[in-house]
Amino acid sequence: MSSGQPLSHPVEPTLTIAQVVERTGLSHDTLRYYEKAGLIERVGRTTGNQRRYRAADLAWLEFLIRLRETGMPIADVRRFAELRSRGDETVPERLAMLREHGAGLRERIRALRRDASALEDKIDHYERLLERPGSDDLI
Amino acid sequence: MSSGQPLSHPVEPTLTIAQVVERTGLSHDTLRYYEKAGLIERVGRTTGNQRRYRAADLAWLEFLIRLRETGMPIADVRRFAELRSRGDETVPERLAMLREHGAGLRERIRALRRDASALEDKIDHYERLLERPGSDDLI
DNA sequence: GCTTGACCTGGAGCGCGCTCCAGGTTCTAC
DNA sequence: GTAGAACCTGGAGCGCGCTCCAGGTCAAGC
Repeated sequence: MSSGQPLSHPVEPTLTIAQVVERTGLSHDTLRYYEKAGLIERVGRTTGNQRRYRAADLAWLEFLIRLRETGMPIADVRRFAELRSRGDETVPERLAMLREHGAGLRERIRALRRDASALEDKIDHYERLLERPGSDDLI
Repeated sequence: MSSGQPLSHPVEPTLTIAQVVERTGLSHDTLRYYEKAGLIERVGRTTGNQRRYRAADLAWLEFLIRLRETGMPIADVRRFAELRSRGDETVPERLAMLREHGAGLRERIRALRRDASALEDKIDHYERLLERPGSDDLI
């Protein structure tokens, strides 16, 4: 129920896919899809070919989820993952990607806040309309 | 090039679809799609069956765009549009929709800000890695 | 009157990001 | 050793939100 076959000689605790599903909120299918799509390196297997996720896999997964949740497209995440797997000489390029993504994200947040306050105004408008109806019905 | 045939007796200025494209940033196809999909009531036509958008159409379009940009699905926008077309007795329901949408939006903004600052941390990490390389490579 | 560009319609197609399926293997508990 | 749950694979399917296309009609300038 807990760890399964170790993959390397000094026993490192690993997680089954079900446990990763539980921890990340991703589905089995999404996890397999991410692997197939190259967002995750091929994760280690037991002798019976079942996935065993290591702590490093989890850490990357969690970062990847953040990238996705902030709107980075699959293709870009894959690019980032490829850079990562090529080692330290790709750090500058990865940094550039993150900076660009961060800038876009901050911009989106600003836009959302503007929209949110416009929405509040509309809500206020509706509330006034409810209190004294029939006054105007612009929207 | 400017206004086209009026639709009602006291001449109200109207916009061609090209002018609406320019003002809203939506494409011709998207505008027609929104109409087909019921997000916009059938807009007035010239005798030659060409669309002419009135100020009220524009105002609704701009609000609709805000709803879409803040992530409201097409189906919900259609629902809202239907309520709108049923008149003032649907104001409470519309208000409820907007309040719920606003709450979700604020929650999303909060999450994005958390993610954005986690992203900054990761960027800092990469910057340190660039300054004194080889120290660690967790992500 | 003719040309050219803007506009119309219905319907097919597409990119994204999963999600589901069939058919098989493996693991766990008894 | 066996039942049942968990896992595997390749590939098809799907929901969303457009976007494109074919085959026309309409409008404005010369």
